[in-house]
Amino acid sequence: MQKKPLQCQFVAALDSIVGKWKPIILYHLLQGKPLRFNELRRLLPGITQRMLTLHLRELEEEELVNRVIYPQIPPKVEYSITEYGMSLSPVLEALHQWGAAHVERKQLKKETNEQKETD
Amino acid sequence: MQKKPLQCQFVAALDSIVGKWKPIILYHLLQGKPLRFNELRRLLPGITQRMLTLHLRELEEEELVNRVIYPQIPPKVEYSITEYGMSLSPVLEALHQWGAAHVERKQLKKETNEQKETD
DNA sequence: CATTACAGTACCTTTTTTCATACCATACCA
DNA sequence: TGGTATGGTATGAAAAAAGGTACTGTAATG
Repeated sequence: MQKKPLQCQFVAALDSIVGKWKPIILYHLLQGKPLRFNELRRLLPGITQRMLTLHLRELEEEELVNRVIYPQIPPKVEYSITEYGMSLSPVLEALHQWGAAHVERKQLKKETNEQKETD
Repeated sequence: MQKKPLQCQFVAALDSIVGKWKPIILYHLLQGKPLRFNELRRLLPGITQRMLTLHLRELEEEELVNRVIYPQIPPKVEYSITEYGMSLSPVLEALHQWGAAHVERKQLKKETNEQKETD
């Protein structure tokens, strides 16, 4: 029992989280407010409809995201974070913070290099 | 100033961390002990030399990992976490913990389903 | 003399992921 | 009557990531 103790946990976690847009989708939904398909699309400039659909389906399958269809015309579909999805909050928060620091660090380094060049 | 506030931070963070093997490599190196190329290889069953080399090079470029060559024969190359790399510790720890819970949850669900089938 | 260990590189193939378009049905608005 | 908004699907192409195999040079081991 308990084989592949380490990497599988990572792999399992990352499979659910990773994808070019998944963390950002989750981050937005973790704000609490359910979002419609096109609302999400506007929040993710550059994403195609196809990619958004695919990623949302995967997140739904992982039970991280709820999908509720309102039988209206024009259609209305709302996506929201599930209770289980909320358990990702600390992970994404940590990631987000580190990302911010990382960007800042890179920026600083770039500026330092530009300084050197003008010397 | 301060455009693309959210997703770029995520993307930047994930670019550094993501890759099929990077988180696991980092996790092992975060244990503190420097590891040789083949030591790492043994810790990552299934990885090819090529993939390990590529990922280590990328991590080195991001300054998350040190690469020290000892001019010996047979060669000895040690990889260790950098100080900057250590700042990833909380992120990976959160990820790792969530991954563990995630795997457990999946396991539980699978068992429940198998129960139903034998009823 | 052949094998193994070390830390890779080179080259090519396969798989996965992403992108770009076009298309669907319906309703509302001008 | 034509355009817009809604939430998608279908299809094929392109790009990115990963994998597979063979090969390098030196030294110690059997």
